[in-house]
Amino acid sequence: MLKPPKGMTDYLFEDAEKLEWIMERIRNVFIRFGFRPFVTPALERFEVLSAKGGLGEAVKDEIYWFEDKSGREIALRFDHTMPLARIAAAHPDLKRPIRRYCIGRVWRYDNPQRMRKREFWQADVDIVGSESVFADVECVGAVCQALREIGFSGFRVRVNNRKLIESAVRVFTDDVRTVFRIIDKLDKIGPEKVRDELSGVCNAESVMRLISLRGEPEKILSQLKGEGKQEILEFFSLCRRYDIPAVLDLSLVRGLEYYTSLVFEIDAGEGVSFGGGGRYDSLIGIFGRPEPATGMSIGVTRVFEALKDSVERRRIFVAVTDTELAEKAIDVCAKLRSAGIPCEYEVCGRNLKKQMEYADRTGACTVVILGKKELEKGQAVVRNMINGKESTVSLDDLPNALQE
RNA sequence: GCCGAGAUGGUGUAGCGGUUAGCACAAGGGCCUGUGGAGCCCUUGGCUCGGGUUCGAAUCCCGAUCUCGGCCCCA
Repeated sequence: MLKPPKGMTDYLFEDAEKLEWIMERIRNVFIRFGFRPFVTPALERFEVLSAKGGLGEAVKDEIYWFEDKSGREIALRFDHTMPLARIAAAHPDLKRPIRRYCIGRVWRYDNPQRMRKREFWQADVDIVGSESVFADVECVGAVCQALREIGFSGFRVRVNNRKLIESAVRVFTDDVRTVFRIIDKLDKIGPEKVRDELSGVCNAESVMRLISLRGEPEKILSQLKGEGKQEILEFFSLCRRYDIPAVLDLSLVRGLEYYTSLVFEIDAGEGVSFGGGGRYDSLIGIFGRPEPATGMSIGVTRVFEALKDSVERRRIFVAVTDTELAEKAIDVCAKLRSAGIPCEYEVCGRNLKKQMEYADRTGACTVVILGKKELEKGQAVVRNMINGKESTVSLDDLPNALQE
């Protein structure tokens, strides 16, 4: 009754502050990379969402959808890429390339489990209208920089090209889809089980040898035939300029129908992915004139789970020694607020001891105490709640004294 | 959609057929009408929900819901 719906979470105070801090950081980096925001509806027409990858009615099992009161089929967006594709097709007037970011909630009707919720946040960057690898590396570079500024450094960007792996696998079997689905599980179930499953479909040893190639891209690619090698090499040559920790990984597949060329995944270690993306040159054509596009997305909720420490907030509590001074506290708060300092005062009329306890429990770093004696001299007591030290400061200097 | 393990105040737990359902922390108040994180005292608040077995169910059985893990799927 009092719980949120299945697979959804309330984020209170510290958690919400952490979540918002993460999104602020990401947004800040995206803006610095010259991306601009789209804000799109949480709801889309079902036909728009089902168009993706030709999944059709099957996506109904995996997303939230319903009929509205007029019998229209409506669904909650499950990523930010479909709305982008819709908009790109609807607005041929928008100057290309479209560089847009979008940070917001998405919903999927999955069964919740580890690292998997029904409502979560994604932070996307996309570039529509460029077929160049520069567009891919720009998106990946922005995402890597955002993760670094949140405080992560141990991640790797796994890189593959669907064209390459597809033509390489096609040598052994026509059933590329099944083979992709199996090798995509490599991280999860390990090489032995992948080999077992592959042996029912094709020459398992050959495919295993293919996907376990590691090392310098030039060396690996020189052993392979097929399309898509050039994009990979160009991508790796540009990575250094962005400080992208890229590794070529032929076992990375990501999605079955959706991506057309380069694909990426942020590998945070221990099988956890912080996000991914790739090139989807055929998607927008479903809605209108075909045009190339690439994008990358951060799973904000997963980043949140991985970030253990909560974020420090500088908050100030203005206490009064006597309820008669409550109105004076409003004036002091107003002064601090206009100086950009987050603060609050006592709105329950409790005594000083209770005010101090409240300030302590809610994590205020400083308490400004307004007492009659000091106010007569235009002063107030400033108490540092971390070390308990107090000093007397004139009201005019208060914003400066609290600025640090 | 499928499989497994769970569910006791806000949180963490004890109880495992008959208890006034215990404890700790948190929350509200007091000892203390100019000082928090210590102490003492008081208060509020609980057996996830529905059925069944039984004289009697938090406890046993069935179902639902939710949580956690796994499968399917992962856009």
